[in-house]
Amino acid sequence: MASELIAAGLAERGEAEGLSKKEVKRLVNEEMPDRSREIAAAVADHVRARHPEFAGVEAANGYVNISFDAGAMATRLVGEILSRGADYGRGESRPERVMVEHSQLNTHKAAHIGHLRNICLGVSVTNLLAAAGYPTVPATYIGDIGRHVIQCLWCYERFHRGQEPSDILQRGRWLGEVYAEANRRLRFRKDALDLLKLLATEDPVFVTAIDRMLKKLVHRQADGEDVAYLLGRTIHAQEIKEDQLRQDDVIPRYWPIVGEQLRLEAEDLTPRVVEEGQPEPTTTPAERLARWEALAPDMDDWWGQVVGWEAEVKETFQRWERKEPAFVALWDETREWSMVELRRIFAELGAHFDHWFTESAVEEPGRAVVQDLLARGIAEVSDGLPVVKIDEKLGLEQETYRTLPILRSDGTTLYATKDLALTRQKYEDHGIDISIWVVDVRQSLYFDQVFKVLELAGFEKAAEAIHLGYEFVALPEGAISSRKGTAPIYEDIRDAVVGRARTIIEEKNPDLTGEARDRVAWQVGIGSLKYTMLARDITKVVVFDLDEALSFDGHAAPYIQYAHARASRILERAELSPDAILATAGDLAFTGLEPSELTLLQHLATYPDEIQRAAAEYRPLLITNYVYEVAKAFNDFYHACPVLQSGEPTRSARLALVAATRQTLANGLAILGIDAPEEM
RNA sequence: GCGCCCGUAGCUCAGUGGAUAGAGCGCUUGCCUCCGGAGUAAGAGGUCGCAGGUUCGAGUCCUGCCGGGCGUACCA
Repeated sequence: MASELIAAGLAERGEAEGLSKKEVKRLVNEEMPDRSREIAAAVADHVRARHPEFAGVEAANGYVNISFDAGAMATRLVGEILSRGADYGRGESRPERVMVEHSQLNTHKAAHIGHLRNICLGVSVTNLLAAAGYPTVPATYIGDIGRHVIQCLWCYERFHRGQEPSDILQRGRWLGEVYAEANRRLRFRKDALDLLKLLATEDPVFVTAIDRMLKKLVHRQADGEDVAYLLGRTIHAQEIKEDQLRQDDVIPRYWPIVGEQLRLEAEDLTPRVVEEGQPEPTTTPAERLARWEALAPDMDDWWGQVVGWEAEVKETFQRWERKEPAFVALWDETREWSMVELRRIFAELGAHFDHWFTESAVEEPGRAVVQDLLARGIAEVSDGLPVVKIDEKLGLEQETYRTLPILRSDGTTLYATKDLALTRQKYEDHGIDISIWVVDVRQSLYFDQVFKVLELAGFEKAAEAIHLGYEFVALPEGAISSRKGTAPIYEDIRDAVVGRARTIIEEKNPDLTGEARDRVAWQVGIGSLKYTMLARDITKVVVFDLDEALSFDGHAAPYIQYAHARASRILERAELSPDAILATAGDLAFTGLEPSELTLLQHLATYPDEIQRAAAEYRPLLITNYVYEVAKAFNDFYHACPVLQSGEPTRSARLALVAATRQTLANGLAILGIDAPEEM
């Protein structure tokens, strides 16, 4: 508005004549700040004259600030919060039923820190949508079949039959360990060759020592051509391929020689200078030695067996495909061991589901979808397996959706086989309008593919499917790998966090004991864990650091819980029931409000809007920020304004404000799935 | 190569096109005879990756670069 007025003014005065557009604009910009202030002042005068109901109208720096009668607003707001209680912030009912699929845990595999982010997000997004007014249908999708299950059961039958712990509660976790071992066995050759490749690429000392090492290898009757091959590959920093080796045990013979060299390098403490043009090493000599050592004990025994094991796993897969009764029975039994554990984890974290989908249940429907796609020419067999060449089908020039394999060449099912069927089922069998998948962002291309294939097959609803992709959880030392068994297990982290909370309670609140102390330790520990998972945008990678998770100071759940506990304590000491406070809410006298009271009231007032916005954006983060702001505003108020010692009518008004704050904090925390303790 | 994401204080992160860019951690200095100190007051700390553009106004939107992460046909 100001710019138009200024431009008009310039033209009127003839000052813009003969000037270029740019020069006019410069003149306009120069006048801008002053003009804005003038206009703001004029608007303020105008409003003040005509609207006496506003408590104040002021022009400031080009803005018009309008203030209201805070006391009246406060009475109305606090009354509304107290009367609506747990429903304060809840939006008007909406017609669309929303399914939220999340917490896709696997049986036969341990739940780790990475899964925790998914569960926390899924639970809070579900709560958020419900609070915004949508009927929600939470669902989970359990990975109870697939390669990981087959590998686990192969390893169990082959090496551990009858060794399972007698405690049924421990068996799920134990199975996860068996799975990790299966991976170590099956990946053994690859892990060894990967290390040799790494040494060739980033360890110049190792490469210079290659002649000496290979001379030793020759002494151990190694095949001449293999030695030459190793030499060439190492010098040129290339991958060693096992099918290029003539003598199958040449690597086991070579291994001790490699180890001697790595030990020498690890013991040499003189700092190494990276030469110009050489890649920066990603590992230290000690780490490289550790990787060698991890493989060394099993080298002689395992190396020769890996090929046979792989064949056994394939056969195990076929036993599943044939539905061999003994094998299916074993699957069923072990599956239940894991399910016991999964149900407990869900209960601990407050994840409830209306539907439990399982991969095993959609294998056959998935096969039917594949047959249908093949029959209709949407899918084709390429390189021996059914795929959908999506870009080609859509006539896209640029690679976009690429190609989706929908069944393995040996006829076993893939994740895609099952998701194709499940996606249809969700809409067709469960009467939902909106469907959300809470899954790691690394699978976004995959979901685009699945949805697009269904669209190609004429299933139009697939176009509206929402993949809520969040960034993954990494560790300070790098990516999580459940295959290597390096991922921190959920239960260990939980125990650490709850244990720490308990220690702090014992130190800070020795009066709290017994069952109450244990309960609060749980609420604070788990709450803190959830908060760290949620208080980061889903577009950001979380680097999980246990020390940080164990820190309960500052911007963290306990800060908010503490504010809630403080508020609870004040109300308790006032010896007024919630009903009694509510009864007074109609005629509270908020007079002479302190700045901290105003700030607190303003925060409380925005809660319903925060819910709507957070729900529209699927962002629990906004609620974590919000409850923190409220807790902060409450603490300011707490320090600035005495409640119990104040005289009437301030005392009653402030008590009601404390009650309203407590309610709002509890409601916000509930959306995050975090408990609000009365004491801590 | 192509696609997606990230880049804001020493570190970890907020920031809805709008006023002087904010928190926490860490560091420095204060506050418990007072409703619970898991708290609180203050201080130091910023070329919002770089360069253009749109706009009265850009950390925010657009384009191009730079740096990092992830994905990219029989893993899930």
